[in-house]
Amino acid sequence: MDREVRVRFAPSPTGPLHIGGVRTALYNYLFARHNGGKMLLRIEDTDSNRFVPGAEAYIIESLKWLGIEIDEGVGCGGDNGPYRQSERRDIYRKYVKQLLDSDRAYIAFDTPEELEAARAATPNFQYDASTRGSMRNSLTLPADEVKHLIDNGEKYVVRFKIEPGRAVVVDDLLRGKVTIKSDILDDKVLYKSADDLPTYHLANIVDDHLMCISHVIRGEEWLPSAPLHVLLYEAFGWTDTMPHFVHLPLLLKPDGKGKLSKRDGDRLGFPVFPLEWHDPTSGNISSGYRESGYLPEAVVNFLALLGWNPGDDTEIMSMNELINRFSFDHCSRAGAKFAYEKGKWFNHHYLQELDDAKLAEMFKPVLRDHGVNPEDFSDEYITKAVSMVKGRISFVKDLWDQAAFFFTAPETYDPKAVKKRWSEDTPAIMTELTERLNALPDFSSAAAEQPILDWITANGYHMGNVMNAFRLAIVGECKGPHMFDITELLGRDETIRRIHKAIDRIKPDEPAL
RNA sequence: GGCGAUUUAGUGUAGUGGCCUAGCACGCCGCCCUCUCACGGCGGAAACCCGGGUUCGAGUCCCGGAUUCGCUACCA
Repeated sequence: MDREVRVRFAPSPTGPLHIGGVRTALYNYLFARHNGGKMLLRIEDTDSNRFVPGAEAYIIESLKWLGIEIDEGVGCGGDNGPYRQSERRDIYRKYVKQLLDSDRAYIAFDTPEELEAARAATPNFQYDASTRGSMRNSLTLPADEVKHLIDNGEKYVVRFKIEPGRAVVVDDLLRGKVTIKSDILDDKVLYKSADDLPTYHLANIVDDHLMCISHVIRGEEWLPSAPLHVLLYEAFGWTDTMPHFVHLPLLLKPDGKGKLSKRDGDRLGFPVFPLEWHDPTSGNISSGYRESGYLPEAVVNFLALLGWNPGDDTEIMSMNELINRFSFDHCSRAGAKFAYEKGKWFNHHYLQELDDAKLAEMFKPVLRDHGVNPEDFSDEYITKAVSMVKGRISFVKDLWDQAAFFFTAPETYDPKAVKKRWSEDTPAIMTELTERLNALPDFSSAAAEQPILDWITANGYHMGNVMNAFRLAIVGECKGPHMFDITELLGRDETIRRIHKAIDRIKPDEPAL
C-alpha cells in the first residue's frame, strides 16, 4: 500500500441505515483501522426527492452505537469538507463545466416524457452513441438554440459522452479484473439543472478524488456502474490516483430470493436495522437490534463473519481482534444469506461475558415492563437471580421468562406438570415439607438440601414427584435452576408461603365428566 | 432480453493439485449431567451445481452448461 489508506462510508439519507449498509461500513472501518488509515463519513443526499429527515442523525447514532468510529466527515468535521453533497454544489458545477468544456459531456433537453416515449418505441433503447444523434441535446441543436433554451430556464441534464468500442477494465481487489465493453454503457446523467445537483456518479467520483480516497469499498450492486466510474476518472485525468475498488457481496434474504430488504425484518421476525426507526411520514416503527436486546459487540461480530473469516476457525472476536485480523484475502465473493439465528447465538455468548451486576441493571427496565418495581428488591437479590438463569438466555428480555418467579409468586400452575406431579397425597407431603423447612436451622442451599433429600428417602417418597411438586409450588412449572438455590434466595417465609398457596390452589386432576 | 458477478451440509464458512474417508460454527437429533427446564460436556445425521477435459492424482486447474444474485432511472 503505497499511499495513505482513506476509505469512506457514503450512505444516502433516504431512511434508516440498512443492516447491509452497516456491514459495508464495518468492513470499511476494519480495513481502515487495520491499515492505520482514516474512515470518512459522507452523506450522499443528491436526490432531493428521497431525502428523509432524521436519517442522517440515525446513521451517525447507529455507527456510534456499534463502535464504528468516524475520523472525518459529517458529524465530526475535517479538512476536506463539506461532507454533505448537497452543500458541495459549487464544486460539482465546476467539474461539470470541465467535462462540458473538454467535450466529454453534453447538455440534453429531453424531457422524462420524451425519454419514456423513446423507450417505448425502441425495445432496448439506450441513450448512447447510437441514439444521441436523434435526441434533443447540444450535439444535435445549434449552439445559439442551446443557449437560448438554457437562458429561458428550460430544464436540462448533463450527460457523459461515452465513446463506444472500448474495453473498460475495473480492477477489483476481490474479483480481479472485470472487463466490460463501453458499448453497453449509456450516456449517464451526471447533473440535473432542476435541482442544481449532480447524480451519484459524478458526485461520487469528484468527492472521492477531492477527499483523497484510496479504496472504494461498497456493495456489489455498484459493480455494473464501476466501468462508468473508471471512465469518469479518465475523463478528469485522475487515473493515477484512482482508488482501488472492492465490491462486497450482498446480504441476501434468509429464505427465498433476492437481497435482504427492509421489509424482510417484519416478515421474518428479526430486525434489519441497527436502531429502532420511527418513520416520520408513515409513523411506522421498525425494530432495531439495539432495542431488541442485542449487544453491539454481538452485532459487529456476527456481521463481520457474514462474508469474511479470519482464515481459521476463530469466531468470537472483539472489534480490536477483528481489526487486527481483517483483510480482503479472506472475503467471499458470493452473497450471504442473512443467518440471523447465528446472531442470537453471538448475543447469547456476549451476554454470558457480561458482569452479573451489569446484567441485573439491564434487567430492571424489563421488570418494570412486567409490573415489578425493582426498588422492592435489593441489587444483590436481582443480581443473584440473574446469575442463576443467565446461562439460558439470548436476550436480556428473556430474563423475565426465566426469572419471573423470583419476583412474583406463581398465580397459575402448569397443567401438564400438575397432572404428572401433583397427586391426591401431595398436599399432605407438601404440608410435611413445610414443617421440615421450618425446622431447618440453616436455610441456605448447601445446608438445606441434604436434610430434605434425606427426609424424602427415609419416608420412601418418590424423589422426582416430591421435588417437582415442590418446584411446581415455588416456580409454577417444572423448570428453573437448582431448587435449593431458588429457595435460599426466596427465603424461608416466601418459600413456605408459596407451598401453602399451592396446596390451597392446586386441585389434583379430576376425572373428566 | 442484454451485461456482469456468483456456486462446499439447512445456514455462515475452511479449503490456493496429494496432509480431504472434506474441517469449524449456528441450527437439528441423541447421550451424559440431573428434582425439572436450561447451560455445559460428548456424540450423530448432513455438502464439493452438472458435464467434459488436463493430470499418476481435482473440491482445488481449463472449457461448456446450469444456478443464484446484481445492474439495466433526471435513485443511490
